[in-house]
Amino acid sequence: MKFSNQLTVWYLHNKRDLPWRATKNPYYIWLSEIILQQTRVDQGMAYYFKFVEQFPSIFDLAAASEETVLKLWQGLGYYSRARNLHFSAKYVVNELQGEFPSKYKELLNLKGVGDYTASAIASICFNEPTAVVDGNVYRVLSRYFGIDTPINSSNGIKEFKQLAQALINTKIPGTHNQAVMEFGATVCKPQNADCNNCPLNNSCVALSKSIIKTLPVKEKKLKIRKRYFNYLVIKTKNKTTQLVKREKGIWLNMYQFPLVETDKPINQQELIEHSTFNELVDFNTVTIKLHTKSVKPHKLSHQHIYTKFWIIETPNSLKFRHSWSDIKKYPVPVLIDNFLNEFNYN
DNA sequence: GATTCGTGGAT
DNA sequence: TATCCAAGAAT
Repeated sequence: MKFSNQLTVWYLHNKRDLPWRATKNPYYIWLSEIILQQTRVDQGMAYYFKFVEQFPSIFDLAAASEETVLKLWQGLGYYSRARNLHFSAKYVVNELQGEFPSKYKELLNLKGVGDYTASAIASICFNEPTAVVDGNVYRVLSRYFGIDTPINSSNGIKEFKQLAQALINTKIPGTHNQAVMEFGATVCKPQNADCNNCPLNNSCVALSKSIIKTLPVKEKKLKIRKRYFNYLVIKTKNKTTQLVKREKGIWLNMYQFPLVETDKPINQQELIEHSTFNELVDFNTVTIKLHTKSVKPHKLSHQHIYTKFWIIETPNSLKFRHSWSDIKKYPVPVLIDNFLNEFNYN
């Protein structure tokens, strides 16, 4: 209880003034928690405001199209969050009469809500004593108690959840949970932990052993896949182009130009021999220009995508019906959006 | 249980 | 430049 009390006192004096801390409305807490999954407060803040403004209630969110939701989510990444958010909004409205689930176990039934998010909503909104375990909690607990169990091992996940649950203040679980996370985010940081100003620096195991920098322990390194994209940017006299919806993998249900993907970089000759190219246009009647001067990888967490944008002018206007002036209405990945911002169609 | 889902800031 | 990794979840 000492651990919780000290952090809670610290929290009440040092917490940041964040918009979602002014409410206990489960819809808003849910929204903020989804936005903040694997995302820094600084990055997610603008999106929280956008969503609250455009969808003031869960009914508004449920009534929107997935495309609208994805468009608003554009740029934030991990787009399954947006698709699941929208799906779950419809579920709550249509199956639960708009009444948001109020128990940890029920919250887990929502797509996109796992152990962390269910615990956060249940504790903050409904005072249920379920401990959150996010990246901050792993770090704080591993250091304070000197635990070197890998946080991404199945044993580590169990061990830290159990410990966090044992530490929770059942009177004020929501405040307790947020206190540990806020402390991890602003004091017990990944790098340059501010141990001099730490309210727990007289009882921290890792500090006493000078092993702060070795904790938490994480096993395995992720492998980066290299991919080579060639986007076919159709240009016509009627200022139209062609967009296609992605149907699997990354950026699911978002839009892009017709894609030729290869396992290594290709030149124009290799491009026009590709079936995707020939199904789209007749190479005898088009002019092709390589827009991309130097190919820099678009770096994702698990892949580096090397992309060439090919500008293809065709006399055939009828086949391509996406007006260029409407192109900003479609949800697109940052890779495409960056191109749209630098490319002059005229 | 390992992999795959984005993007951008910090170092 | 390379690496880490952020209020994780689904497959």
